[in-house]
Amino acid sequence: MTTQKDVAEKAGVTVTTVSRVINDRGYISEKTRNKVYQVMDELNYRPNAVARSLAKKKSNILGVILPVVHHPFFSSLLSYLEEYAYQNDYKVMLCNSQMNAKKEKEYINMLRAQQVDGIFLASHTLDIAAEIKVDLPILSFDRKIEGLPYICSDNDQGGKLAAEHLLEQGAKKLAYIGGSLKLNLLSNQRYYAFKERAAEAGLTVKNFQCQLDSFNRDQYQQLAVNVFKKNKAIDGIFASSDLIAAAVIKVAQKSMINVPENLKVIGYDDIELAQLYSPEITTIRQSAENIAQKSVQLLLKLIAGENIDRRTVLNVELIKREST
Amino acid sequence: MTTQKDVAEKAGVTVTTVSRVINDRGYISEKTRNKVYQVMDELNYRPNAVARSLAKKKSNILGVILPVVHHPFFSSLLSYLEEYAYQNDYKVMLCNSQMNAKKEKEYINMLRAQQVDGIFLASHTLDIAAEIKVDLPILSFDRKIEGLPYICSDNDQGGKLAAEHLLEQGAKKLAYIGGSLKLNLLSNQRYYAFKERAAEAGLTVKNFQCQLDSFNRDQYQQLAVNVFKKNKAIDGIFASSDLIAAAVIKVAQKSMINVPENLKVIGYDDIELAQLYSPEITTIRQSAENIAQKSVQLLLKLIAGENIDRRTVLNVELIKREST
DNA sequence: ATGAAAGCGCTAACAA
DNA sequence: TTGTTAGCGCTTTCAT
Repeated sequence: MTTQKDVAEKAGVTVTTVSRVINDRGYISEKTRNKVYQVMDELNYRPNAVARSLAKKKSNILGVILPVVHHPFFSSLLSYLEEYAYQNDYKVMLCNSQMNAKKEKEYINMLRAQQVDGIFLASHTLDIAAEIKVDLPILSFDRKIEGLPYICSDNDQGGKLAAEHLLEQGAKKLAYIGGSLKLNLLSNQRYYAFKERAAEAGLTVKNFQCQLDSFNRDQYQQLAVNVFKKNKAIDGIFASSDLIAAAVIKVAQKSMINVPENLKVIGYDDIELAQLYSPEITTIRQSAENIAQKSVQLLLKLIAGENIDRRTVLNVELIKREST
Repeated sequence: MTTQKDVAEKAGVTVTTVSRVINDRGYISEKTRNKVYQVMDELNYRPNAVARSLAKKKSNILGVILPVVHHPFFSSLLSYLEEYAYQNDYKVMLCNSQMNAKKEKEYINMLRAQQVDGIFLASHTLDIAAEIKVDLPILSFDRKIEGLPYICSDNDQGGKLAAEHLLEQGAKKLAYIGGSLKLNLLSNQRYYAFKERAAEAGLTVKNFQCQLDSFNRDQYQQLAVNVFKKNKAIDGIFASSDLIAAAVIKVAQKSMINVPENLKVIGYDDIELAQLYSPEITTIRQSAENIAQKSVQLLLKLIAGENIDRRTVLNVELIKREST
């Protein structure tokens, strides 16, 4: 392994000088600088980031904790997080908590040990890992956690838009299908807002929830089957994710219920599947790209010691497609 | 920040002793050990992984370079890579090369600088980053790169199975739709094997390729539109991924072509979408979980200095569903 | 404009 | 069984 010392010796200077040209700090003669660059090139030298982290007490690494990475929305979010991190000279260390509170806590500690400069935390555990008493900048996604700033999409507006759209399309018997409300996520607000808006129009909303260990395709479909078994009259469904919406549509079609003629379905997220599905799925779009960009920006501010709002809410919009 | 020194002082021992109990190395009295544990607890101490990496010249980090992370197959692969890495006390640093050769090279250098112990490389660039002359263990996925061991699913078998299945289902006019063959990926073999098996049955195969910057939903659909515009008679399509298969089915349905009555479609991967789509998509299953598990295992062997086969091929299987 | 030297937090000989 | 000490590769203060 080539070190600064090797470069220094070959260039006939000291490590201090090499360090200076690498970090572009202090005065260095053009001649020396060029010589050092040349030798670094010849030796294919790359500074050891570990040693540098130790000396500078800064790793330039962001930890990202997700409840699940194979979910289209989260993988898209992750992709953008990586992109924006990279643009800002940060690397991403990935943690997949799988909705396990213990694993989540372990991951937080692991990231702390790893000296990451900040953490993006999408916590989906019951036993809220609220004992998060870390001195590290942490940004929480879609969840309020005591003492931490958080970011989320405008779930309230999303629920409202979904209700208004279904009403406009003439739906009378409404249902909501989503993840467990017990998880106390901010996204639960989608349901409450939906229900409230429906109530204003004099309608009630049947509520169906997945079990805790959500994000499971089979479970979505099973749930959809149950919905139709007991409630043949439902003609408007708001699903809390496009994945669930797709499962609903699939099961409806199998039950000879036409979408959108007899049943209107609206999802949430606007993942690629929504446009790929047949019929294309109407949805409430929350932009993973915007969330990621804003999140990285907020984390960098926190890392720089600046203050940020405790709460950041990003817009959503209705994307009308074929399923309503 | 709490350091070993703090723990040592409070426990009335030296850092060596603390290090020993942490690493469970050498002789230590029960009494001392307990005292140290207790103090570590009180101080909420966690060893600094950066310092440890520097001293041990081992980071316990695996680099993962993917061409795209929001693609269902890759995100699933990533999820499992993280899981198996974690089980073996390794962390994952994520890199999203976005099919850009320059970015890919930069990432390799970055990971080297970061002192990762090994790299999982899924390279999808034209200008093959073959100048990969790194002394680090690198496992290549789905691509032969000079000097590197590689892992892939049995693409040859996959193509063969797809052809045989379509033939059995009575298809006569075959087509293949996939990513650009120019990329020189091992997955191209799916096409060659498919074509060969069709030829044995006296059939030719129309070949449609995406442009280089693949993994794009709109492009898939556009391509499918073109296929049907020019070739109304096609009755059997092998798509090189389930995502492409879904796009094909959707466009077919819009063109009033019934799947599977008039057109049989088979995909590849067996991502969740395949079972969620309507009709459910017949596919060649390559297990992301198996690939990830085997990959981590191989990388750990390489890191341990053991020899591994230059070539590791994992089984695929036909999953019959509704689209054929 | 450049160098010497201390220190980041930890591990690992070598001593005792 | 425990301590002393010298690094790991880099940054940074203080000299020169």
